[in-house]
Amino acid sequence: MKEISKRYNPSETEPKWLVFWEKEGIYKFSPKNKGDVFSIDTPPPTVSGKMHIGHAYSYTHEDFVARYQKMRGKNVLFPFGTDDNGLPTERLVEKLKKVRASKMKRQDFIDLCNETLKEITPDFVADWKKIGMSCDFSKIYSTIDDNCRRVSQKFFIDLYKKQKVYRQEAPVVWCPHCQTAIAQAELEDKEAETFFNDIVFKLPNKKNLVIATTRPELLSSCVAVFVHPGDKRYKKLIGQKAQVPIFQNRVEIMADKKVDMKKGSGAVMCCTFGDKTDVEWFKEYKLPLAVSLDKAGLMTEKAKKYAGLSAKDARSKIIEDLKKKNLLIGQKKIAHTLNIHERCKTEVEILNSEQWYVKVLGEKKKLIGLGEEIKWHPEFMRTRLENWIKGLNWDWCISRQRFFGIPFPVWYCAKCGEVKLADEKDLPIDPLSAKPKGKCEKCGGSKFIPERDVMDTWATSSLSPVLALQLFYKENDVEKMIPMNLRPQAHDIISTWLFYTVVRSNYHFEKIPWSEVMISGHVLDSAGRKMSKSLGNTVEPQKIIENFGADALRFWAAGRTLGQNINFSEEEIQAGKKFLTKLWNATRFVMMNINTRELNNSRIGANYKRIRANLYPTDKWILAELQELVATTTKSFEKYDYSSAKMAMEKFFWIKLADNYIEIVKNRLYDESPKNKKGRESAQYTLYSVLFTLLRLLAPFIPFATEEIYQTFFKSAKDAKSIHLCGWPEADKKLADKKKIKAGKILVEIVAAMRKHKAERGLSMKAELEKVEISCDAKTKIAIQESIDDMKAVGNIKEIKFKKGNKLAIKIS
RNA sequence: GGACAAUUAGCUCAGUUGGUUAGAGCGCUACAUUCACACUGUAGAGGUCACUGGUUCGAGUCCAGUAUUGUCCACCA
Repeated sequence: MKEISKRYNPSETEPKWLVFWEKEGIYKFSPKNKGDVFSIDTPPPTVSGKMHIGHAYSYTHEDFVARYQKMRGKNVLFPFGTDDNGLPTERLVEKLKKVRASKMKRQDFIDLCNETLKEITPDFVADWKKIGMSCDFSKIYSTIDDNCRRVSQKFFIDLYKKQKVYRQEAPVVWCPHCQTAIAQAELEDKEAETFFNDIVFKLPNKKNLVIATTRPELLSSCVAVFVHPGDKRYKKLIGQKAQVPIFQNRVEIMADKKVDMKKGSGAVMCCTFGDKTDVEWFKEYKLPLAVSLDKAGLMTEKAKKYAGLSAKDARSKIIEDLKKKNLLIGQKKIAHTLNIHERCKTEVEILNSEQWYVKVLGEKKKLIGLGEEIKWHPEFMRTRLENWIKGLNWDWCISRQRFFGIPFPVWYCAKCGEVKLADEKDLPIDPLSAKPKGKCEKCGGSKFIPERDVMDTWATSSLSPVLALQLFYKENDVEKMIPMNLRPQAHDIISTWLFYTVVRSNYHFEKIPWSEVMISGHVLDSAGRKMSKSLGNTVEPQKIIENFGADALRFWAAGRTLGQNINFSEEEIQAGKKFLTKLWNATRFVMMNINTRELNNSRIGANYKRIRANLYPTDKWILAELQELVATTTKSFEKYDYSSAKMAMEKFFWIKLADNYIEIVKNRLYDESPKNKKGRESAQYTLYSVLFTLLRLLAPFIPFATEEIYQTFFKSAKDAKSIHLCGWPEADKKLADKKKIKAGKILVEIVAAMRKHKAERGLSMKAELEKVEISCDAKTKIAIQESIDDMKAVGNIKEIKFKKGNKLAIKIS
């Protein structure tokens, strides 16, 4: 026989119920299950070895919604997948296996990536199970698996056929460290100090033209000098040629309004390419291309004697040489912001290269409109998407000069360069090992060159609705299921994952991908700073679960309104654990008094006959409060406002139920005399049904503890096999009673007054009171007189007297 | 420079459409108690709701402006 512990022990119960849920298939999804489908486009986490606290925060929010909808009777599609291709995975494998992809054979590296993923993915996914995610883990997608490769390639071909994707040689943002093109969304800012150098260009009349630049190493790719058309200093020079120092070539002086007259000397060199403005001028004025940096960030032959140097070394060397020739006439220290690659923190360059792009610039208006069709939680997050779209400068570059990713299903005709697409039947394919069928459709050539580039990881994860739906639906049925109901995610990837998914859905299906989105905030440290390894302020959710349990972690995560960041606080998690213990003990107490059986009976409440008794007025009060709780929490959940649902439940349970109602009816529960039979039965029925209702309301937040309590105390052979299959409580209109709630309030006020009286005098709470005099109006008197016996009992009061009065007043002697 | 958000008790935060005395948790102080729970109970101290104006019978809540903080974007010659 098992003793029922005074403490709730999560480390014992949580693993037990994880196994149970999986074995019983509690969260299994099938399109044939009962209920309307509620589909969630779960974010596939990037495989990184371990789940971090930010994941735990954001994913539990999704799980609250999924569990709530399931209890409401919806057929919840809550899939799971991992994002494990592209640069992030390459970098992880390089780190774990201490290799450099660029120094290995392509296929060897790809094999190593696949092997490593096989090793680490199971443990990684286990972390998601441990926090209590109610996903159907029986089918999981991985963005590098065969089906995802096939889907990704298929939809690439769809884009190509719809002329929404194109290949072009053009300036593109380039990471010299990763040696690949990257997208605008992958940039980060970095503050840096540098010098503004005043450099002399000679004019034909031997006079000096001073230009100011932070990047003298790009002198060799200077193709023009620009001045403002209204700048009186330079007006006469427009159209003339200036001589580039050191390299001696002559470039035209041109006028453009983009030049800031006040900045530097008011004359600026245009290098192909130093920055975005250079690119714009290059295009607008059809300037020549002069490449002085290569793909690894080293100077090219164009830089003559500086060739082979890194950009940084070339800069100092050129400055030195300019000084010697007296062509550097000033240096000013300035702070400015550089763009760096978010994955490796390297300063990016702009290079001319051939890349695949998805068209977005021409679709801005349409995309903003789609953003408006989606319902956002919280509303203000929509503005972030809108601002991002408005500020876009480049089409979406999806090709990466990397190895571990999904290949483009494309060859090029060796003769004419025409694109040759793979046959849809043959997908997934790798053009490096497969051969295309047939001849070039343009020139009839039969020799083809395979595309070596792979797609960016977002090019696949932006298809997540399709990838998720395909786990459970036939390919032809997928489109019918779009829009999905909900996309939950954190706010940092609105400009990537959210945006790209909208782009793809627009092109492939001409509709929004989901009808609603729910955006979570971030976890900061206890001082409100970002968590980072370098600050040493990170928190491991695995340790929190070990020490406090997943339920306590989830309860903490429910405590902040949607979209807000949360500061990590161990005290708050502790508070969650206290709540579980309190809930456990309250149930233990109730069950002890419901059934005369010994407490070592492991299913004590299961024998309780659930017959509605004739309810006492005090009992009607707490039941009325409960109906209100059901109504408000339901409303909150419908708005994804789980934090106010949590607060309402906490307040109800701790203050109304435990501190007041239970204390008030204790005496009725203890008294087993025949005279009290009805009073006892009424209290028993009330407590049983209040707790069972509350348990179901709490189940989305604390799925383990509620399951343990349900299985230990409530479940009989006839009942559902899990609390999570018990359904969401409905508010009972017959029990909702505003008058009783008002009376209850006064009841609590009277109890508080008595407690205060005793506390002030240092008396025991059990101390006897001679007389309590209540002044109130006639209506109030009727309302509270009903509960007079309960009142007397809880306060140990000999006599209660009523007096007429307009305002409620309590006199104690 | 632009957009968005935040500013309420010592700390972390709630506060629905304007409506009596602004709430909770943690922390603090005093007391109680082994009768579900010390991971407890009761009581107490603690607030000019960032600031300045305005609308209103009435503003933490609505409007305008200011300040501070955070996030994203722009700037990068």
